[in-house]
Amino acid sequence: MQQKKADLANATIKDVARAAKVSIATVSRILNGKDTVSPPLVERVMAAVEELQYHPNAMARALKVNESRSIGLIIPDIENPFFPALVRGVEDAAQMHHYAVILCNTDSKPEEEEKYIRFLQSKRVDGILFTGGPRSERNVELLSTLSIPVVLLDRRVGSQLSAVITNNRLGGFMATEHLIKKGRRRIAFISGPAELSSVQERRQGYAEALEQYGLAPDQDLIQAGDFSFESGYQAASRLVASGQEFDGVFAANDLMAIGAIEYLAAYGLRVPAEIAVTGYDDIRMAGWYKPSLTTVRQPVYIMGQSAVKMIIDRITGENRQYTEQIITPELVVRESSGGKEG
Amino acid sequence: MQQKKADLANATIKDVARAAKVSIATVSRILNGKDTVSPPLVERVMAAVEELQYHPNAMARALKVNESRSIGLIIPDIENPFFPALVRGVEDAAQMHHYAVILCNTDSKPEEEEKYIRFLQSKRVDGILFTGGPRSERNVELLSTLSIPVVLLDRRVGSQLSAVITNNRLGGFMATEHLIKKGRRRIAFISGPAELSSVQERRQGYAEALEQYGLAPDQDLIQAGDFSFESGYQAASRLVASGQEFDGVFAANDLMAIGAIEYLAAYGLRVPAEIAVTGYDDIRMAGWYKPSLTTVRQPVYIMGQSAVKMIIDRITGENRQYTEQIITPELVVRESSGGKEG
DNA sequence: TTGTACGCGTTATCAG
DNA sequence: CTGATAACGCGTACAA
Repeated sequence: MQQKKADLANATIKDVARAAKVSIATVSRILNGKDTVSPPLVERVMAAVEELQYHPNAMARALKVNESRSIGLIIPDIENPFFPALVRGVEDAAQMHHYAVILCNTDSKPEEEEKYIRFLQSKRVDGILFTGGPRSERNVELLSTLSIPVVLLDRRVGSQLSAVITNNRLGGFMATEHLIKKGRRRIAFISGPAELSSVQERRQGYAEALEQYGLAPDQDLIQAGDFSFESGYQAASRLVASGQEFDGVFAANDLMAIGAIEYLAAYGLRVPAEIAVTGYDDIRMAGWYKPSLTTVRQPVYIMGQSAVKMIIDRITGENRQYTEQIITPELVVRESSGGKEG
Repeated sequence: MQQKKADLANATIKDVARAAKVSIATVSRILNGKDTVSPPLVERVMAAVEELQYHPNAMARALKVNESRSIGLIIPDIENPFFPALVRGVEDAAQMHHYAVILCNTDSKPEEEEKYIRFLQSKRVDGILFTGGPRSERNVELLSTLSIPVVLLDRRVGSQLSAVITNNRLGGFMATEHLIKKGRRRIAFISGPAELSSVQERRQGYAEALEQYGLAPDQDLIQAGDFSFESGYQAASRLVASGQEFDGVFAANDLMAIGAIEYLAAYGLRVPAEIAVTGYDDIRMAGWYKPSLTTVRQPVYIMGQSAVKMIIDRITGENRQYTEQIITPELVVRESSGGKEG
């Protein structure tokens, strides 16, 4: 009853060795292509592997060579339309290098972030890709104390951790400048969580554009949101309720832009005729929404890919230094800013 | 140089034992709360754990107890808006039980599916959640030969594998019946990949509704799509080009419904005035699209959760039998079918 | 070229 | 209640 466990359980290297009448060292060598082995033995071993449906136990290998061939991917929420493409970029690149990716959703809660970091540490992942929420400084610090490669995604946080980000200042500038060139003079900004570097930089670009074109900044035209559809809707309602005149809105992401447009439409203001709107991200829905959304496209899939390349370079030791990759965003002009008809 | 590796590398149970001046067995017992240990020892050990920032090596544990505490999640594409909520449901439930989820995107390619199955097998995941593409029978067979728990998601495939699905026949019936009740008589069906059980069942529900209300089925009103926006657009164009009269369209998913509406609008046909449209899934965009989409909601998040519960029951041996959980979908009436105004 | 034997970090069995 | 110690499956010096 103890022998011949063949069928159900997974075959081990020992089973293969026995079946091929060689030592386990030989099997290992053949499978890993290390030393050279005589053809006849290779043949016997390969036959046994096939026969027993042998698949090396990655856990055992991981323990031995001290690399799990897996990376952790921590994000706020896969249901946020910004992330699927990012995740896909990460997963594709990881799989190409035979790494598994462990997905973690934190809802931007610091406690969840920390929990996942510990979890991944226990799992001994070879690297962590981290997109933190607005209050993640402590966790970024925590990450930097770990002896494990980390790449920050879409966030720059004061530290010596590598990062893949887009040029948000430029993006904010382009969106605002576009509105100005469309003849808008009173441009509101619907912000995201103010703690995020990406948001700060977009706002900075917004301010720079106003200044460069001689437009007066106005604190009352800036409303905070949290990247959700709802918050965009609310921000627009506050803007309207405040009694401020405005003819343009730059929202820090597409979801809020859509939320804002929904409110404006419900209120009876026509977009873009009366109010021109631009978003940020270029999520898939942006092209299908009515009016289609003028926005700043971030090459999200590529960001995911790059982050993986970067972290694998760190893991394999090909580049141990701090690196920051800055990707350039692109303005996509559609209807919501009056772009297509104007 | 060989001692005191404390700082950089991860501390091991041995380090803790040494620091606390106890045996590793004692450390293990305390950490796992197995036997009872005297308070003073507990204290010393806990102090050492804290001091050394000890986190158990999950790989070693996995090797020993033969459970990796991870499950594989194989889906076609996280960028398809149907999946994020599903994935989120899976991830949340998995994390609650301390399982990691390894995400795999196959683009519905059988080769990719197989590659990932092998990959996960090597990783010795404790279970696999599988949503296959149209040509996945062979891979489902492969899965059933593995000695690892599997739960099929959103697909029923002739086999003895457990599954979590929705009642697609009912969903198809509800969507079609709704159109009929709205006064439509010539209702087209834009199908998904015909090999999928979900698609066959939706089509069956569509046919049953027609029959029950005494409407004649018409092969020419059925067009195949592949669940993509593009294919919905194309299907609508073929429908129009065929010269067939039709006043309603039931699309097998929301993306195709939106694609179809886009074509109809471009062609000059008004939705819902001239043609009423219903989709399927109730993706997030369905509520924001103009016209907002009447559709059949699938409780996707819950499906993901259920699948995890099911597979954990299998893993822990609480339920080794074949189980099929059928979730009931729900009709959501919005503008695209004329529901809101009429 | 091939085989023997040790150790990776755990858990669990068996003595004491 | 506590401590040696044998596995788990694999890779790799070292020996032959």
